[in-house]
Amino acid sequence: MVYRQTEKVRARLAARKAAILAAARALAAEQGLEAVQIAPVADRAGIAAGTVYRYFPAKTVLVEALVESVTRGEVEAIRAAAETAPGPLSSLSAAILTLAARARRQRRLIWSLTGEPADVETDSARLRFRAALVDELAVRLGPAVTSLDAPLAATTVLGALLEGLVGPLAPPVGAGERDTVQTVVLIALRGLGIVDARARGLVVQAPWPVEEPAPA
Amino acid sequence: MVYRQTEKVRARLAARKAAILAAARALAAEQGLEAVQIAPVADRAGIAAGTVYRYFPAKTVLVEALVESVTRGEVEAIRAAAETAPGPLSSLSAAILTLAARARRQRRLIWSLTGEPADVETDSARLRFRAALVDELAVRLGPAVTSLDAPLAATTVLGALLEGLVGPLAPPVGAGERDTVQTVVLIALRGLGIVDARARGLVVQAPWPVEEPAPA
DNA sequence: GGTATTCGTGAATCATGGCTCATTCCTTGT
DNA sequence: ACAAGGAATGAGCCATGATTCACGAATACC
Repeated sequence: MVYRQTEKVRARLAARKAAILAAARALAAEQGLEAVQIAPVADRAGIAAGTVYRYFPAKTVLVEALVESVTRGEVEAIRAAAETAPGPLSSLSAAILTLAARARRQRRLIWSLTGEPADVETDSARLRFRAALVDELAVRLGPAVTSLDAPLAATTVLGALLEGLVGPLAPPVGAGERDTVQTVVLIALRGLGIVDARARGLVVQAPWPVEEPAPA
Repeated sequence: MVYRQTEKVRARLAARKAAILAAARALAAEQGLEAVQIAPVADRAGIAAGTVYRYFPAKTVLVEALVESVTRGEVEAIRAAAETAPGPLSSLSAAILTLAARARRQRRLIWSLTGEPADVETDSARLRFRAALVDELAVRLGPAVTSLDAPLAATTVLGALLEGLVGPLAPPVGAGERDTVQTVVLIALRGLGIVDARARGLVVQAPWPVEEPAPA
């Protein structure tokens, strides 16, 4: 063998792969999953369309990678928030509030991965995303709320958050942002039987910043 | 002019148009909006593909008609249930319960019109469907719950119902059906601040049948 | 410099699915 | 029975967007 990948090349390839993924993410965040097409992605990453296929064997795989990357980010954020909290109730509140605030902040992206029209190929990846979020919620729900079926309740809450905050009928982002998030989270928590979370200081005074910036 | 449409022909044409719509609806209910394609619809209606275009100028229009038909049915059902109820609270409960039970019963169809992947062309029709449902809920929400922003709360509740009952993560239809609906509705009502609806007889003892059959 | 190997390219190919239209079949009214 | 349309047909046309591939450019090692 006369040719072996050197470190420099390996780094360049990795960077390019990351660039492709970043381009896909940017397009999804700006114009939805629909806009994640090979040509635009390649264009945005500064390469030719065919080159994309040297890094991802099919568009499906690219989208899956994108979804997984977002999933990882959100799940980690939820975990971090929940683990910081002192007890089961505040842990659950933290998880919900974190998800709500982050989803709101990445509205378009999250919507493109959950509610927006998309082709069937990418649907299983999207389903996994939702399932991952439900799982994270359900894990905190179990100890905190024993009177409800945790997976069902978690699914219901996820729907409430997504539709109320990132769906097309959710209020536009802008003034009163904090109130919007607060209202939806309040409905979710009350729905779970956590009454008057606000007065108990579980929500407003939480140490987990509501205005946390979106991840890279 | 030697030819003028006779009543018999007019009736046949109307029947055929209805057949096309029914075929589209059946396909959507069985396999989702994705499966509503000209060829299969025509096939199912027992006509040629080209014939569909004598009744609907474009596929978009066909889908819009389908969505509107479903919308009308659901909205009417909600209205009827809400109007039968004695007061604001029970009216709201009735609206939510009716929507929940019917959505559950037409699970695939409702999901195909709200959550499932679809092409962008048909998206505005789907959005109108959701908006119509939110409107119906918001109308009952206003008088019943003054402490919340009605549209936002209605949107949130719709999300909870859809995700908890008809989404891909909702429990499969089967045994415990009543419990599933009950749980999700309970979460929704509690979220709105209607505490312990069950004990107040607003839900279980309501005169609006939970097991109402799906419309034609 | 020479050569084996990998990388990048983008025009061409393919698949899908909506839509058109020349043709054929039916209705109508005389 | 027949002429004048309307209705139905379905084989192709067309647009979109993913995927391929033959070729030239880079890279690694001698």
